[in-house]
Amino acid sequence: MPRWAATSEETPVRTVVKRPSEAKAERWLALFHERLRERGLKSTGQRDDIARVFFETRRHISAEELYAEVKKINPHVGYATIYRTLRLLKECELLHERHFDETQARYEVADEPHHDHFICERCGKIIEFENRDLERTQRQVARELGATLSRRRVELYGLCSDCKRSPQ
Amino acid sequence: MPRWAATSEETPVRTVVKRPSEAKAERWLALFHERLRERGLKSTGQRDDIARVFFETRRHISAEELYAEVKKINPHVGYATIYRTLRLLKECELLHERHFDETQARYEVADEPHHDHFICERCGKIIEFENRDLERTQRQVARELGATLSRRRVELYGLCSDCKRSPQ
DNA sequence: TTCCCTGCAAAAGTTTTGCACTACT
DNA sequence: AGTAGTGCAAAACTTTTGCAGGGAA
Repeated sequence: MPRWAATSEETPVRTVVKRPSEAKAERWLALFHERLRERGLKSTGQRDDIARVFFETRRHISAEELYAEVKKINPHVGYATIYRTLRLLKECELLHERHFDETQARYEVADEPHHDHFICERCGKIIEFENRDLERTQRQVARELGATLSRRRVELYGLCSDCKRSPQ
Repeated sequence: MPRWAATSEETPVRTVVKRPSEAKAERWLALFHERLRERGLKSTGQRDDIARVFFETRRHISAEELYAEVKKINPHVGYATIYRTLRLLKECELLHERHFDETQARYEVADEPHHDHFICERCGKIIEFENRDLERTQRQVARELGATLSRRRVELYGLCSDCKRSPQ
């Protein structure tokens, strides 16, 4: 058996589950202000409210959910502003838009580094993970296709460990 | 240099570009009839027209595009029937629904084996490919997460080889 | 003061549904 | 004949846009 083939037992765990970043909302907000200024755009109360809720959220939020959350702290805000601010955050490269299996989009903080998603089909939980092997293989695929890779998306669907354990 | 590191030159190409399957539309249609019969549902002219166009299509078609194509051979058909038939084909496991970067869904024949997609950001071309390494790594990730994998989705975005070559 | 931004409402785009009628089996 | 399927139109749902008024720089 060649030496490299023995690695399946020695290989350390390569999949790192991403923890939601703690209490950095204010830093992201500052970054948002900076990007707005660079573009000659304005900071406003509504944009701050929306962006703060978005940055504080620990999950992949939909526009509808974001609207509901923002309404709690600023009942005056409209849907249009939610969507316009989401688009703005995307243009400022602070937000990623995702289309999992649904019609509606979900949004997450454009936190580096790149990561992928595992979506539990029973409880709906979304686990973010990083795996270098996966990324390396993807680059290899692009190379073999003669293509240039600019971004990639991996979504795994199945039963998470909690749902596997619990009966039914 | 350790021996395993030399594999980058020896490794055979692992990425196989999937060719659209030729002239199997009638076989798929027969399969559709069979699944309908099993479920006590009816075969109709509209369902056949829609399914035939869908099975003959070599690309990832949207409901809108499918509607336009079907209209050409059967101008009487309605949007509702398009969507109802798409849902039916999905329930019969003959169709996969995809949400690439858009709001609207695209549909493809549920052809085995599993394959993934490269989407060219300039010309919009969608290349289907298979890569065993990628699949193996994905199963490994699920194992490390303690999860059961039921399905997976990989989408790579970038410039295809044609667009890389052509100027502008 | 100058634009940019906001809310509202309406529109646009995608998908689903109610209902009376049609047509498979 | 009985039941599932169809077309149309309307509704539902998500996202975008026009416009008149409001507010940040």
